[in-house]
Amino acid sequence: MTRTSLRTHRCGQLRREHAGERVRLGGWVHRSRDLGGIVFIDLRDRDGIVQVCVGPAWAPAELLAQAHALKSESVVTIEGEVVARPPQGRNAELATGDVEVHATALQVVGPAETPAIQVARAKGEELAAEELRLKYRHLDLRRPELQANLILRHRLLQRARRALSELDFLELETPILTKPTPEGARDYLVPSRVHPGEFYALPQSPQIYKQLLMVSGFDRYFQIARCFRDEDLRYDRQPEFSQIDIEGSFVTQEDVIGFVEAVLVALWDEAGHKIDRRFARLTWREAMERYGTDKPDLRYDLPIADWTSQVQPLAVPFFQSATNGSRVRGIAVRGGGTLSRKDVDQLAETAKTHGAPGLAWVKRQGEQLSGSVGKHFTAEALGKIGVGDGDAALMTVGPDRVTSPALDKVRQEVIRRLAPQPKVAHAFCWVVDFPLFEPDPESGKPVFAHHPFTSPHPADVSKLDSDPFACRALHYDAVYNGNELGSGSIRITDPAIQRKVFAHLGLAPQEIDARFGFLLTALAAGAPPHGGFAVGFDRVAMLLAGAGSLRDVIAFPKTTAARALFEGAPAPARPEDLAALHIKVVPPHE
RNA sequence: GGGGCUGUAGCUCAGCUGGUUAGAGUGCCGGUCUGUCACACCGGAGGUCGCGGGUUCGAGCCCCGUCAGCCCCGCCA
Repeated sequence: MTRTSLRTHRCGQLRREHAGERVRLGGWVHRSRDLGGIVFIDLRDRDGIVQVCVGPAWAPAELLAQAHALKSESVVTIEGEVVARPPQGRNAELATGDVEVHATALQVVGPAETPAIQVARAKGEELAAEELRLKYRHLDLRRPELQANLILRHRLLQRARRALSELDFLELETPILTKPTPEGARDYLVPSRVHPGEFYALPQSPQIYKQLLMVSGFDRYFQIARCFRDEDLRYDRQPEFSQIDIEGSFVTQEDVIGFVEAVLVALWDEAGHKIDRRFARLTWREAMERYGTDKPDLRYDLPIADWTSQVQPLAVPFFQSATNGSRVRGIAVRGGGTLSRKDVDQLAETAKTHGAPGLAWVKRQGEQLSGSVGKHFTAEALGKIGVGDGDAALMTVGPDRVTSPALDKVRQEVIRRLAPQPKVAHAFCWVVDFPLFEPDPESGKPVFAHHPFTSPHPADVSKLDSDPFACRALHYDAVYNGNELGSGSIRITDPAIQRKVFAHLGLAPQEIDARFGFLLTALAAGAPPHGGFAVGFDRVAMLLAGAGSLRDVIAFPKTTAARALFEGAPAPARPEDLAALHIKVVPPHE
């Protein structure tokens, strides 16, 4: 299978059963050990490393001289015999460690200059700085770890395609040069040469196109879709990324959830994890109440509880602000007695940086109570809130919009510090019944929490104008170990409701027609009920590869400033190119 | 847009309270070596202390600015 005109095997394929065979190999000089009269070369390719040995018993003098002069990372082809190593000479750390190749010919087909960063690393040796790894990406990608990540990524892609094809989904492609979208993320714009002053946008997602495909009757669509968003980046956010984009017709939320579960189970299986198909289910409201976040990590208990009524009689000054709209909420930490004073101070700092007024805490050791509010508590009061011997209570006060995110972060930090045994290794869940609107951070006015094609919950349509914050959306997220894997919704198919939603966004009627006329026309042309989902594929690959950032599962990623360090993008355009595009650059001013 | 951390030899790092000639490991170059697998041993070269300005008798170290990378907040329908 891997045989070519220039080689018979990959280096990493050779095993005991190949002993006695004459082989030709091609690979990179990972490392070499020159003992004078005999030279050992670790030859590497994508399958692994094999030891090539150049010794006087089988290699002529000029071959030894050649081996002596080899530079690391050069590409060589060799010819020789696979030989079983003597028992004491085996290397248990190499998959090929039972054999070595006695080379009788060697050719440097791709000489390498001394590499800027090392590919072969000794145990415990640090990686080069990420800046250099990105600059010399062709070298960094030679590292077995990154090769393994990208190979896994390939397998996951193939598996997703197979799983969806088996569910009768069609892989259909949609344009990369599209139309700017209002709201949402900033678009990447592409100027039109033939239409001066006009621009395409790169898609933030193929959302509208996949809906049009449903209107056209394709019934089940998927695509491994490249998406582009011009926003600030994080370790898990790249400006261009891939989604497993899915849409189906004549479906309810339950159908879509079924499709996505099938895909996720297949992907985890591909990575060697057998997971249970019945994912937990919780409403957005439950998630916020118990975990303070819409992407809870259900590997651990440690729920957030409302202790307002239990704590009120204790007259704790810190909780005095627990009045209208505010609640005292906290976490009973089993075994929290082992948290040091420093731990607790840092947890309080975490709470503060996420908006809470601070963190009140009590530790219980037998009848002994300690902590910032320890003197106000009794063992009995602690018992009521589930804090036993050796436990601790961490709590804060305020409106939910303050306490939820703060306690979410505190909970995560407690988990990190105490490192409790997880209940399960893979905790999937569905978060459903998201609100349709969320308050605008500045004005407090209701703004759409999702994209404007998300259908309101049928039971809540009557409250659209009277009580918008009580309206639920037919929107659902898939969550895994505290990570959002993706989200989806049932779409609006009634053009009148769709128009109303656009109007809610503040779009004037003529603007609606200019921007979304094609969608509204399509919805009025006979639209089946439809809905779908998008899985953040890069993030899935990162989690399954155990990688620390998206950059380690993308061959050519951007930096957090959206630069490509290897080829140097973006870069100034030539004046004649700008002229052809009818563009004039105005330098930024202070 | 805001905050934090980092930037010293090709690479990874040390460099004390501001004080003589800026060090180590590794890589690289040369040499010895026939069973190594992070080979070993001997010798050598290698520095715009990110960049610019300032304070000081004197700055790798202090101050201001700036660039780059990473992390966080905002942002990401």
